[in-house]
Amino acid sequence: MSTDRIITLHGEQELVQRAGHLFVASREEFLVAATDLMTFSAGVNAAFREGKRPHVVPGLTMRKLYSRRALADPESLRRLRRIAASGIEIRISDGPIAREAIVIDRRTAILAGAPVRGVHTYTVVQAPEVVDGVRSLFRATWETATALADCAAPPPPLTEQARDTLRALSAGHTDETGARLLGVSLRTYRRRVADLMATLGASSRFQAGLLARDLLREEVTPAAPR
Amino acid sequence: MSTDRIITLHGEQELVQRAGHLFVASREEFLVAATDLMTFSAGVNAAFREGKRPHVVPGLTMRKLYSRRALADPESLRRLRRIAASGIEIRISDGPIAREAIVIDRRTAILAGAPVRGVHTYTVVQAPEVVDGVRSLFRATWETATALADCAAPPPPLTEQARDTLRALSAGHTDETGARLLGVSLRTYRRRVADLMATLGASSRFQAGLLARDLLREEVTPAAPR
DNA sequence: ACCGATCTGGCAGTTTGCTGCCATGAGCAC
DNA sequence: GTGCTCATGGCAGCAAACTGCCAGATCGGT
Repeated sequence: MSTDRIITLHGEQELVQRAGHLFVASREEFLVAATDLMTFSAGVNAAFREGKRPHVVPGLTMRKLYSRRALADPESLRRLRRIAASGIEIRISDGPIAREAIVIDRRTAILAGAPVRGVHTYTVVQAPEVVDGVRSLFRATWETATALADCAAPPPPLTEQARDTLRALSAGHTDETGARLLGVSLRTYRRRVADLMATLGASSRFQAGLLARDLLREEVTPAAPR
Repeated sequence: MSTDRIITLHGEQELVQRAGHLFVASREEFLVAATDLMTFSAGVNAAFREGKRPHVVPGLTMRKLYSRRALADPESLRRLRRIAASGIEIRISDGPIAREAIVIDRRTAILAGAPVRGVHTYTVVQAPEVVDGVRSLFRATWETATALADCAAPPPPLTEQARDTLRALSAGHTDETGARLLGVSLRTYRRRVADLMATLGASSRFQAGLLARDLLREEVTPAAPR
């Protein structure tokens, strides 16, 4: 194995700067396996936040695999839901994540390295036998993992008020019209919209629509066991 | 059959005024069978538009069954998609709709009557044998019908630009942030958002999020034949 | 090269959405 | 009865979103 095909990056910023272009260039497959949303995954988050992330192209498979630690708290779950609603497939593995990694287009693997002086390291490998091994491990774990929708606790049922609000929003009405239809003042309607968005964990109305759609779908067709 | 259990309503306004409360009170099941989105269904639309429609409660089944005529033009399809995205199950029957009707809570059937002097009539029936018959017919046709997502022509694939826009919106960013991430001006970003919304057929960002979620879902898991 | 179509970006005016503030009323417990 | 909590509605200030307009840049065809 040629050593010039292995690079070690120190810290998230170096990851972003030296591997971010790989993220952007990804066209077939972008896989992430991480224990939770914070540690290894923080490197991916940092890159994404700076716009270094795959274009959403037809044919690109984007999958994220986490351990149950990712469901540890409500905010993490809300984040996972937001990620899922934006079109990324998410599964949760019952066991630990044996190898935290990012696999890009079947050609590059970025592995979690040992922290050096408290700084995360990332090992970038392009040796086919390593990449294939990591990818196979991902696939095997993926196949036994459970879709997020099937293993996360269902969100608390919406109140009737929230549902009426959801319905008015779903119809594409302005707030003024929605308020009138529900027979409340504009201020009250907007207060309820804000409450619904907080419940959904959304920071924009578009995102709220994405999340709400998942919710509606779960009610019409409750999740079946995998 | 007692005649006082049959009422004939003339025109949509009378439907709204004298049967609208039944729509609102519906708690278990609200079924509509119509040939297309315009003729018989126009009465339901009018009631809904005036706020006379079922509350969105858990346990309420809302289903709409149409013939293929409902897919006749792109705008009808866009409307169907909006309806579906708001949580109503929609199926398309290959055959004609034998009996255009609304069935409410298994107790009331509203049937399409013959037009009188060009005015739609609606026959409201609460005789159990009639209601059961209409409902059975609905169910039988529903079982052989195809889910909207499975029979409508898939929407044209989004351009890469539209996808990037979708992704920024999905992340819940403000327009300013979205524009920066995509490397375009705010004006251009907003122009693209407006284009995406036109493509989706949405009149608000929330609604666009609902519709976009269906789109994303169709790409990750393409429709299987029923 | 020129020309036309299209896209971009800056700016401005407008509409819609967001939220704090405050007064009021309703409901509930004591 | 009183006091507290919570929800509502009106208002105001602000942010975010919407879109027209116009000038300039870009692209493709001849």
